[in-house]
Amino acid sequence: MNIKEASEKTGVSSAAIRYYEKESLIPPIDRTEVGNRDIDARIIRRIKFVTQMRAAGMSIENLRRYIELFDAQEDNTKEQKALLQEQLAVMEEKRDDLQAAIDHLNYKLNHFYDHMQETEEELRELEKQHAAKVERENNEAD
Amino acid sequence: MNIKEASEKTGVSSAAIRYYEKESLIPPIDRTEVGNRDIDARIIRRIKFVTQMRAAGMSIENLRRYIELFDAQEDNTKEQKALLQEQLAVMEEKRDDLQAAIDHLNYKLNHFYDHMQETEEELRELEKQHAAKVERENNEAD
DNA sequence: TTAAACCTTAATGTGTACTTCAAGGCAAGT
DNA sequence: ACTTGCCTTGAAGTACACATTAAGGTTTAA
Repeated sequence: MNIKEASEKTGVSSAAIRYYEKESLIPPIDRTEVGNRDIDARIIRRIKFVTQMRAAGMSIENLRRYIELFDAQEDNTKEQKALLQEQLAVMEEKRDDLQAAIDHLNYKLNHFYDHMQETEEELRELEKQHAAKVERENNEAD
Repeated sequence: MNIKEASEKTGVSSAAIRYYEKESLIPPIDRTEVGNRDIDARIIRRIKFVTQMRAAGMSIENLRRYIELFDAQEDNTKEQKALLQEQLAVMEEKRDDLQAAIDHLNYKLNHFYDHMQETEEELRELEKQHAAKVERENNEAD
């Protein structure tokens, strides 16, 4: 499969695929006799994984560190698990931040009748959310 | 309250607060006689709102459009509701993308024993997730 | 009165994650 | 022979969201 087909299959631009290879987010890609990239299912999977993590807000640099560790020959099981769990925690916090913002907008939508954007209700709601977050963080710290 | 105190109270840098004012994400801030910003609770609330939406991945430009519409005198109720709902949809999709990535990493963590990063199981898992997403999108289109 | 610690604006710099451009090669069709 | 359409690399350009710097003003405290 050439790079254009791979691009169509993954929804990632050809330039971005080259960029990912250069940045070692995906392994070195095999070449044909004339030097063109020949992309197989394994590379496609890796591109899709990169896409999914990028969509989740993981930076290129963190993604590279992450992948480097996983691709290394040595048995890094412990560090790998720790890294996975760290990344999971980051993503769960992001998800919760998103959910808080969603809740906020839903609150606005449900209290639309009173031209609400700076009402006391909203203030209390925001502070309630903040207090809840602080409490969650305190619980985590235990 | 001067800009430094506001910065400490919100966790947003002074430069960022000035930037937000310039970009009309927050209303024009009152000045003291000598021209320094004098920030009150209302502005603090607006800064916190901006922070929350930024954390949820909303761009400055969309946030400005959004806020402009809400601050306008005319009764834009319909457009405002539509805008709110649109933004909610975007954020819910983001949240779901994040959840998918979380699921993926959890899957990795749970199947750690077999050096899993490119197994057939993982491939099937990714495709399952993709199929589920496609189905969700089809349902939305109804 | 001089330094410290705030503040102002305007301009310029920075990091990220690509995209686009320039210059060229290869292979097929007309 | 030439256009079309793919590919290559390296360099330069772009958009976003600020951060930093420059040049200056005010207030307080030694």
